[in-house]
Amino acid sequence: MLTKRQETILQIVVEEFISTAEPVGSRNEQMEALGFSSATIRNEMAALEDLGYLEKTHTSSGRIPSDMGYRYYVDHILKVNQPKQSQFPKVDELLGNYLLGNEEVLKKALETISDMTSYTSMILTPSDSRSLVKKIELVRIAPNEALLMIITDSGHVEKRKVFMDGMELEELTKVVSILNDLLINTPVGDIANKLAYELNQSDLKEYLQYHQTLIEAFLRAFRKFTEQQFYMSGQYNLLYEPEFNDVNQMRRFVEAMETKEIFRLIDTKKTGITVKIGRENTVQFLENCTLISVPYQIPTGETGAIAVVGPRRMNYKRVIPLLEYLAMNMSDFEK
Amino acid sequence: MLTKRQETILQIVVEEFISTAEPVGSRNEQMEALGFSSATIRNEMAALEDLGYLEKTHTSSGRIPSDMGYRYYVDHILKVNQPKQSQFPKVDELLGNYLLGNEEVLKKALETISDMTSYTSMILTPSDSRSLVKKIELVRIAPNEALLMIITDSGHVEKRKVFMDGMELEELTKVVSILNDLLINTPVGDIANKLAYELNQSDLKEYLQYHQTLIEAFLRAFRKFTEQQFYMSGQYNLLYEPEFNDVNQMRRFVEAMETKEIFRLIDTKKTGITVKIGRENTVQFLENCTLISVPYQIPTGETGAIAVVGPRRMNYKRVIPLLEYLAMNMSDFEK
DNA sequence: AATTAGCAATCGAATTAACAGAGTGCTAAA
DNA sequence: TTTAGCACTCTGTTAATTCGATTGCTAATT
Repeated sequence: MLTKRQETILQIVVEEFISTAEPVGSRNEQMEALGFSSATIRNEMAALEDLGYLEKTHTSSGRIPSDMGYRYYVDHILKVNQPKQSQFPKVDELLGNYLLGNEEVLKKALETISDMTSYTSMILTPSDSRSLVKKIELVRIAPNEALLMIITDSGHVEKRKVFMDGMELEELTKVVSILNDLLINTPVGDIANKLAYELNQSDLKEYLQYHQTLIEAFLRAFRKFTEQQFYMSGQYNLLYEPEFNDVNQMRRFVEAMETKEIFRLIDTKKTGITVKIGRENTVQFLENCTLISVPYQIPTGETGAIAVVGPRRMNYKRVIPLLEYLAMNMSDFEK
Repeated sequence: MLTKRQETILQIVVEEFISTAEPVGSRNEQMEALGFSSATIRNEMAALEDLGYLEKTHTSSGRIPSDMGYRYYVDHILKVNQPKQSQFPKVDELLGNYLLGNEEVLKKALETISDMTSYTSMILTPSDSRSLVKKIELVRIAPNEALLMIITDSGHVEKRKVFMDGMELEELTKVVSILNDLLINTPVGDIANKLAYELNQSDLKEYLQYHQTLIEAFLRAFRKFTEQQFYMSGQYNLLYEPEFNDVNQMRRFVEAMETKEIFRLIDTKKTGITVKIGRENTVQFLENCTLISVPYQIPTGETGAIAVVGPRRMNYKRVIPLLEYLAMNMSDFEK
């Protein structure tokens, strides 16, 4: 357990390093302000290093926080004040604005976050698989083509083109009408099973089997509903941080971002805020970064998450409350 | 006008530089293979430099091509063989594959191009404004919400959520039915005008004005059709080229890519292939790059374009035929 | 007239040396 | 327990040196 003084010193090292990106020495201004001599500070810093909270970049450099140091800072020093309502008016404004249609709300929200933090923000949307089918519709769009659409109560629409080689429109319409009767108000996630069942059991069997291609297009469209979407904003804000002053590291990072590898690291189940610092992320391209994520839930019970990636030397004080506030308020609004 | 020998020397400089990224000296292997002494080559190279086709990176370095040198190479040395049918089986396979639904075909095509070239590929889709409205539909998705959808003959669907505060569904349905009668088979691009006209003139005036919010949601959705979409793939392949070995240049480039600035530089009207080399692109972040673009046309007459960005030191011999082939075959397939 | 050999001159890139500056650890005194 | 003092360590920068690649030019050769 750290003494009060050690905590203070750790805090100074972390916060100084966050703001300057330079190792912090025992003669640092904030340290002097504590009222002890630099020698005392030196002793304490050496102790903190032995305990694993601080590191040196070389034998005679100042100290920087280790992953463990940041961890202690986040867990014990940052008193996470319960975010007050309307602490972030920009966010309120954003989430209040339903006019934008949902995908756009999300994108806007991301932009706001990355602007406010100057880090990278991401969202992993909940799967739409618990939404209910509200209508299946077929619209003829050309002499020989029709568009098959599926609409859910969440306002999500998927579509497929269907080519009617030889087949009559009335015929197809009939199939679609059967599908409607069968599937309305079924959760999208259950469709595949329900349909498979019907195709085996019911009187429709003969009839529907006859329309293989249509059914297939249909199922493929359904699969889309269950996919989680992800969006990012300010993807490359991080490149301006001094820890990315190396060409190869930059390449590795950009590459990882482009392949969206990072989304695999976000847990949408674990409730509450998750802070993964440096090597805690297990993947190499994030070893100098911190990933903060917060899950949120939509009325169907499906979960998504918002996340921010920044340098390990991130402004935790600002980012953590912001994310908590967001997650608190996101769950109000349906995807 | 260049002599035959000068052309050959220019060609060697360009192609050597393309493959090694190193300035080419007079003792270069390919040069020696010409059968002249290095002194002769030196004289010719000095002449080519005076004419503006070659440059030195410093007084005693080998030569690299100038923008003008690349230009001459592309215009006069590369004999652009008319691409033969089925020269690129991968592309054939791709464009033949209608199953994927259109947006996905495009994305796949882009991936293929960036894989084949290891540069960045982009597509700017044609506007959908000449497509005809095939149906306007309202689906209730919750007690108090409905989804307004517009479907065109190109298979494009736009949607908006509408909140029915107090309003009855039948009432809305009636409005939608009027809109349908009015607008079916109208090109999306003409909707705004047509509707404005009707709102002023017809008997519907009173009736429709009453439903302001619906009409607005509707018009906003329509505007979406006319927007061109753009997609990119392999955005950051270029970062691995040696010309991007500088952190700041990398940042500038990535930034420019993220803001999609680059799309403003693509002309979808000018027919045939366009090759913009280095400074010909007028924007600074492309001064070391070449942008090649080819427009294509969909049946409605609207035009889009495919483009590739690579280092100025790009493999023109491979990329140009590929793009020409693609554009030739794209116009077959509707957006 | 065209080509070539030969050579001094130029510049970059890599290596080494020298040095100031920032910071530490330790010892001994307060 | 704290502090003053000092030798020591390591970085980063600048300057000097060397090495190699390549050129431009002159004079000789074909």
